[in-house]
Amino acid sequence: MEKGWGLTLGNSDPVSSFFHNKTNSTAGPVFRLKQHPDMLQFPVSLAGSREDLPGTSSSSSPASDDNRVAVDEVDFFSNKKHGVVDEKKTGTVTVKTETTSHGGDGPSSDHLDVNTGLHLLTVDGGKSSETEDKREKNALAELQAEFKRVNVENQKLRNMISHVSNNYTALQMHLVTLMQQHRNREAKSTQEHEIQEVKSEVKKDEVVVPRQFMELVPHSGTAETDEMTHPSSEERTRSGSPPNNVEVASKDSIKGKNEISQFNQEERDGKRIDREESPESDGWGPNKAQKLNPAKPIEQSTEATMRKARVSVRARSEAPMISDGCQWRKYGQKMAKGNPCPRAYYRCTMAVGCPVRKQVQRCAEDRTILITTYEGNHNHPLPPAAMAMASTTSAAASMLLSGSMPSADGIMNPNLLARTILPSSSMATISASAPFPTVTLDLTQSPNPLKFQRPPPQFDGPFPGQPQNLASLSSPQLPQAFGQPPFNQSKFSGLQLSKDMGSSQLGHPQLQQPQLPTLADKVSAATAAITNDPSFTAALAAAITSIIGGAHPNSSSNTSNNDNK
DNA sequence: CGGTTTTGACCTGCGC
DNA sequence: GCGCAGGTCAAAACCG
Repeated sequence: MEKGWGLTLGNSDPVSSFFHNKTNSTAGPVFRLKQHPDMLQFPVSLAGSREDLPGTSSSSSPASDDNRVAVDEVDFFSNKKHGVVDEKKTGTVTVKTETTSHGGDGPSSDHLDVNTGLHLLTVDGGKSSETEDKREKNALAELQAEFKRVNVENQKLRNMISHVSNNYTALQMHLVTLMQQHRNREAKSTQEHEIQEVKSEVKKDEVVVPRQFMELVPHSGTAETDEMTHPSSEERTRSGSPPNNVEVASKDSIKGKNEISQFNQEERDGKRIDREESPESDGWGPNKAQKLNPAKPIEQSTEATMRKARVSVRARSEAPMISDGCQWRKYGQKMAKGNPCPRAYYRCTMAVGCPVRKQVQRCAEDRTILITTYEGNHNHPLPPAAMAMASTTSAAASMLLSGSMPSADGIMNPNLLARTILPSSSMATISASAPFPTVTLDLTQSPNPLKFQRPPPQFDGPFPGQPQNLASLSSPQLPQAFGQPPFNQSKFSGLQLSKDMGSSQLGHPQLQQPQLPTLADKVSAATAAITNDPSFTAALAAAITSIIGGAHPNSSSNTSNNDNK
């Protein structure tokens, strides 16, 4: 899991590259690091580094030092004798010790560096090449350990950030929705009834919406609202706002949070969930998983909830099934009424308990159109190829869950959704009439790749400025957050192929060919473009700030969850 | 031999 | 309560 994240995350790259440099040319880079400890100084990293780094923490840590040293140098052991003492001291102090050691033992002095390397080496750096080398090596070992720590911390932070971003997005959507509904309600009520009645209705509506929202953002500390919203349990289930599920999708990483937050929802869901859950430990997992894994009610319920949100992708493809970078196992086929083409049911087999399922069916009207419907979030890392699609799908689902539900009646701001999900010309529509809230992405219309760069400023809602933020946030977050572990990604198998690739990819279900600009690629481009959106950056910064501040209960919960993992 | 696909039966929800 | 449709299960067949 973590690996996946690392890859996904932007940080990882710089880190890795940085690391490589060190290894290649030990001396130069290493010293730099020491000189500029700030680079690594995230609060997190510091804490982590100390814990892990034997030298820094304990004066008597010869053993720990040995471990590190082992990587490159045998000599260290002998040398370290002295070093131990120095290590206790801070970087500045160490410098002094080093000099002393030089006088006494000569070569041995170098070893002390293990700890000192972090801060002091810079001072002494120039004196002896041998010492420097050793120091560098030690420093490398330390840096590596630190990097690991930092990476772990980064992952945690990212998870938190993603979660916060999702919550933020959901909130914005809800706000917009509420505003709209509010207006609509007032207008209607005015016409139909007296002013008083109208007011009461408005209140009701408000209550309902927030509730959904709350569900969506259970962790976000919106609990207060939650209480208020509870009144109508029926609407929740009905409207199918199992909200977050999709967002949570990023589940893998975020799983814990979702589980907790969604726990309540699950209880509401009722029969269907029970049925699935009771037999299955993981809920949606394949039979094997079900049998093997004893039930964890929370997780199950969460997944079940998640299932409800669906993302349907319409794409032209000659192939029987679109490859989306995931592995699927067909578990059923059924003739659907009104469609001569059978509907196939697939489960994700990339992970044992992966709850993601998809349905594949050809459009009765136009059999060249392949309709792929994704349900649930992946609980495992996805291949890069699948990420783009997954993130897009997740965004669509999150939008659906967070914003569309309130107006269960019909389509809500399709334009917004379309822009959010696919900045390209693709059509995105929401269907609340279906048993489960469903977002349909119509990729049968040739998208304009060029349009990806940025969604137009226009917005249907009351707040012209915000929607974009939402849009920008929604898609990017998912990819980051989920890197994989989270869950969501799976949703999109279908997008990619459309015309060009369809048949060719069949043979290689998992691999997506970078050669042709597939929809997935386009989606990726769109995601990248969105990420660049200043509003998104600002939101992200705010989220990070809040997280670092440690204010949010949510963040804390997230962190804890991550830690557990 | 293990994994996947096929396919009929079963279960559930919904509308009448 | 009944029938229909959607969705899932699971044994058998198939494939590499």
